[in-house]
Order: sequence, then structure tokens, then C-alpha cells
Amino acid sequence: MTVKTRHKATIYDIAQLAGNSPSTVSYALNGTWKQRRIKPETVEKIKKIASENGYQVNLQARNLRKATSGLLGMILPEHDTRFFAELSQAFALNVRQREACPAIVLSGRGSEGQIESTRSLISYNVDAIVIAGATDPLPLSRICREAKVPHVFVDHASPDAPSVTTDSTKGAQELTRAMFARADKLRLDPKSQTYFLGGDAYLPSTRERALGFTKAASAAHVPILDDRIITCGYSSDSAERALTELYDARGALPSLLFVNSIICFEGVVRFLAQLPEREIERCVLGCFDYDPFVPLMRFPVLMMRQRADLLISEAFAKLDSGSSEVSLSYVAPDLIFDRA
Amino acid sequence: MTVKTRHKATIYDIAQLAGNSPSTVSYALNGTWKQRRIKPETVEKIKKIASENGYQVNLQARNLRKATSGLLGMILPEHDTRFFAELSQAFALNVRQREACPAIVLSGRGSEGQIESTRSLISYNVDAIVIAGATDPLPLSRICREAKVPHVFVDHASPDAPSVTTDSTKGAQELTRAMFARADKLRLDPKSQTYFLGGDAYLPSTRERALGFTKAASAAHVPILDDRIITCGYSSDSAERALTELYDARGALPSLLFVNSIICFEGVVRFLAQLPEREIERCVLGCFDYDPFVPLMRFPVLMMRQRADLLISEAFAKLDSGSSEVSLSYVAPDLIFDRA
DNA sequence: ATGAAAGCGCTAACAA
DNA sequence: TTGTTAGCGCTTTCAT
Repeated sequence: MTVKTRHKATIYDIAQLAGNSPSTVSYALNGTWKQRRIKPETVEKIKKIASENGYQVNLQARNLRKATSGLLGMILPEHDTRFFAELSQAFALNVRQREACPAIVLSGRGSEGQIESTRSLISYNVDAIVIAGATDPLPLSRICREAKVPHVFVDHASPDAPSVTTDSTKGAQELTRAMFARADKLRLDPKSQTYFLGGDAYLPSTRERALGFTKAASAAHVPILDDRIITCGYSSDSAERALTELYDARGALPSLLFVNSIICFEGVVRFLAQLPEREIERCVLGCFDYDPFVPLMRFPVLMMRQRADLLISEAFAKLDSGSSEVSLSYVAPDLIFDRA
Repeated sequence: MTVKTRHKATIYDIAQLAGNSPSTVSYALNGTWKQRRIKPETVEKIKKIASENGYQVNLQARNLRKATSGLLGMILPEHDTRFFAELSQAFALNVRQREACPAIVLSGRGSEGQIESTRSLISYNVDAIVIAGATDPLPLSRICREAKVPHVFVDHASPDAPSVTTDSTKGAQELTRAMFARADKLRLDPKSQTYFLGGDAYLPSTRERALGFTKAASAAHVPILDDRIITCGYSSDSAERALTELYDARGALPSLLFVNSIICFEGVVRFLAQLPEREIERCVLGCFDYDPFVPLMRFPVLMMRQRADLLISEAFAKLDSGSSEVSLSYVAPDLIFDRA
């Protein structure tokens, strides 16, 4: 009874084979047959024929008709850090729980690419978009708003759309406090030897972290001068270079070093690898980011791990609320430090 | 001239506004107007009106009509390792170069989820599917074949479909050889103290790596008994446990330890962290996987880095060739070792 | 309990 | 140089 066609089977093919009308096949196959009072035997017959012919519903057609897509879109700069990978992992998990299909676009760090990707997702009629790490949020939210597509920003917030972000200021404050406590314990004097390394000065997340860092330092009676905050970008090379310069200028490591991202931390570790251990021991290291191998290195590092899972579930909660009003939620990161 | 509607603008709306027919608008907006000899002024006018009204083409409709989707699908178990993240990164890059839209589905490690995800992608009419790390390839390739969807397996090959995979056997051989060379240099005796740790015995990739390991060991006149190959799974906890047991039983580390994955290596490092350095120095460590922080730890580790970029570009080359015949390509991994 | 038919937004053959 | 129209595969109202 199996029919051979060059194209994929449609409900018309199945209808032909079953001796029923296309609408009956449609009802039988999409589960709405109960309210149409289709005879169970008919349904059984149709289902059998459908599966024998490898029928798969064409969601493009269904969703065009129903004016949805069943797609949930995510815009992400890259996958080059654990954090972004965790974000997309959490996103995919939530989407699957909703029986939708994730469309994750890695759009690069450029604003242009992110705009293009957003447009592209909208053209696919995605039901909603989660935008993570937006370089320039405003044009993105404008485009989504014009297209009436529900959207939420994660990690980098937008001033004119629902957003969820890590509480960077408080997190940085907590991390810095913990670093000072450790400096105390090691009897190091952090006065005027306390540095912040990495990130871009014009990015909100960097500014917030620097703010939290400065606050906590002030509270510990360590004023932070401008030259203590070295925003050398997000590459490991530039971080390594910046730390090298700092070391050469001072003739020693700072007693307290707050590193702004895991990528920068790679550069820091590369530099430290050349130094004798007793020098590294005289420096309290903190990183506002996480990688499972860092706690296993030869020197202790205090880390702040962002909660990708909570960020995403909060983002979905916002989408579910149906409100597109501006709002900003904070998620606290976790302090990770397992050495005495 | 902007019109207010509750729904998204369509070519009919634009046609109305422009005083042209929908087909003219269609041609003007999708770039095929040159061969239709539409007047450039008309095109300009239409484009202007379209952008004023925030028109975005509905790709669902376009692709339904054209019987494509412009979507390229990828099935991936998880994002929990650099390798998988790099795979999806490379995939997304290639897809964007082709001006298509990536639909990346993280389907979990279970075969069921992978089958479901494949079905789902097919229902979206994806133009092709790249399947990475398939737990059970056969049902997946059957489903794709029945639906006539071009597909390619990456990392875990399928015996009945085009596949690209890391040359695990040769890679493991090379890694093992390098480890023996290092043992030689350190004047360690690897005889009967050479172990393989991690992975699942029933997975082809683990088997191939174990094979390469065994071959290289034999070549160095070190026969590998069955109990030297400890396939404890892919979790860091089980690897830590297995190594603990081994250590307790022997009273020392093996002189040569080949670790099968980065996740297992986390467990290994957790165990090593408790040991004095001079013990670790008496053990040559190798890992068939890569993480940027590992080369920066206190002890040297030889690593094999899989080439996600090459795997993916080779996969696309297969898709481009248009052939759906069974074929298996190998990509050599890179040996990473930067210490003396 | 089921069939006929309109229409989702677009493309492309056919007309003019 | 442009307009008209059929149809991609599906859902759903209306009819029977």
C-alpha cells in the first residue's frame, strides 16, 4: 500500500490512500479529531497509512496558516566561553520543555551582524526572541517592537525592553570584598596595589563591575584611582600584554587583581606561568567568570559564576508574562572559592 | 503615508500603498526585478514604502512556495564541552556564509531525544542536517533518508550515511607515542604501568582511541592488558573515583595515563590536586581533548585537540557534493604540547 | 461523522 | 514594463 513519490507525502496523498478527505486526515493527524467526532477506526487507519508512508507534517505550511512558527529564536554573540555555551544550553532546554524548536543564531560581536540576525529570525516568524550579549541593544529592540515580536534581553540589558542581567555591581562588590578578606588573612597590604583588568569601558557590564569593585575597595578604605582600572578589551593577548606592562612598571604583581572575564584570565595565567610561585602567592586573584579548570590550578582564584540557568528561566518568565514593558531583573552570581 | 495595521505588513499592503500589483512588489523586494525589467523608479518607490512600513518578508510563505526553508539544521547532544561549542560555532559560521539560518538543536545524549529532534527539523523543511555526536546513528539516517533530507554525520559516524570524523585511532596513536617519548626522556619505565581512562566501551570513538593507544603501546613493546583500559564513562566524578581506586590499589600513580575526554580529565585533576608534586612528576599525562586552561596548570599535559572547524567544513563539502552515498572522511587532530 | 473550500503570504508562469 | 492568477501544505469554517 506504500506509494512511491518523488516528493514528501502530504495530507492529500494520505487522503487519497485512505479514501478520506484531506480535512479528515488533517484532524486525524494533528490530534484535534476528538472534538470533530471522527470515528476512532478512521483515525487509526489514517495514522497507519501516514506512518507507512513516512508522512511528516510540514510545519511551514501549518504555521503559515496558524500565523505562528513554533520557533523560538536566540541571538548570541559567540560560543567561545562557557558562559555563552551555558546560556544556549539553558535556552535549548527551556525551548524543548515547551515543545518548540530553538533557532540559535551566533551573530558575532558586531552590531551589524546582530541586527541582521534579528531581522532574519523575524522573517521566520519566530514566536519570541531572547537576545544575549547584545553589543548595541537599542536598534534590536526597535526592530522587534516594530515587528511586534516578544523579546527579552539577557546579560546585556536594553534600556527600552524587558531585560534580565547578572547583578554585576553587587557581584563585583562581593567578589572584591572576598578578595580583601583574603588579602587580610594573608597579611597583604592592598593599599594602592589593587587593580581591575579587562573589559571595555563603554560596555555597561564592565562599568557595573568596575563600580562594584570601586565601592567595595572604598569600603575597605582603598581609594581606586582611574589608572587602577585597566579596560584592555576582551582578548587574552591584550590582557597578557597589559599585565606584563603593569608588572614591568611596578617591578612586582599587584597585591590584588580583579580580572573581568575568563578570556582575559587566560592571558593573566599565561603571564603568571613564568613567575615563581612565591610571587604569585603574594597576589590575591579574582575573576568575574568561571571555568572548571581554574579552581584546579596551582594557585587559588576567587571566581564569580554567572547563573546562566536562572538568567534564562527568568527571561522565559518575562516572555510568559506577556508584558513588553521595560523592566530589569537582576540575578545574583555565585561566589566560587573552595580553598582555605 | 505609513499605514497602521494590527498585523505585519504583507506585499499586498505595500502593493495597495504603492498602487502596484503584489507581483511587482514581490519582484521589487526580492531582488529578481532586473530580469523582469521593472522600472528602477518603481523599485525605488516600492522599497521606500516597504521600509517606511517596517515590511519584512515572511520566509515561511516564501519557502513554502519555493519548497525550501533556508534553514540548515544541526543536532548536537549538549554544549557542555569546548569541542561541542566549537562545532556549533563553526557550523553557525558556515551557515551564515551561505546566507542561510542555523537551527541548532541540543537534543541531549539520549537516542530518543535525538530522533525526536531530527523529526522536528525535518518538519521545518530544513535544507540539510548536520548530526554531531549521535548516540545511535542508524535510526537518524533512516529518518533523514526517508524524508529525502541531505544529511551528514560529524564526530560519531554512521555506517550508512556520509560521515566525517576525527581520526581517533591515529590521533590516539600519535598522542600515545608522544607520551612514551616523554616517559623515555624522564627515564620512567612505562612497562605495565600504562593506563587508559574514560569513555564507554561500546562507543566507536572510545574503541578507536583505545585501539590507537594499544597499537602505539605495543610498538613500544608495552603490551596492554584488558584491565589497563578503564572505560568508566564520561563523567568527571566517575573518572575521579576510578583513578582513586587505581591509586589505592597500586599505591602510586601509573607512569603513563591516557585520559579519554576533557570531562574525565576534570576528575583526574581533582584527584591529582591532593597529591604532592613530585608524585605527579612521575606520571606522564595525556588527554584526548582540549581546554585552554589545561596547558597552564602546574604539571605538563599532552593534549589532542580535535579540529571542529575542519570537521564542519568537510561536512559542508559533502553536502555540497550532493552525493548521499556512504562515505567516511577522517580529520587529523592536533597535538598540543608546549613544554619542554 | 465527514467533505468542500477559502485562505495564510509568497513566487512564477502566463497574459497583456 | 506590469497585472492576474494558481498553488505551496496546512487549518478551519461552513455545509451536509
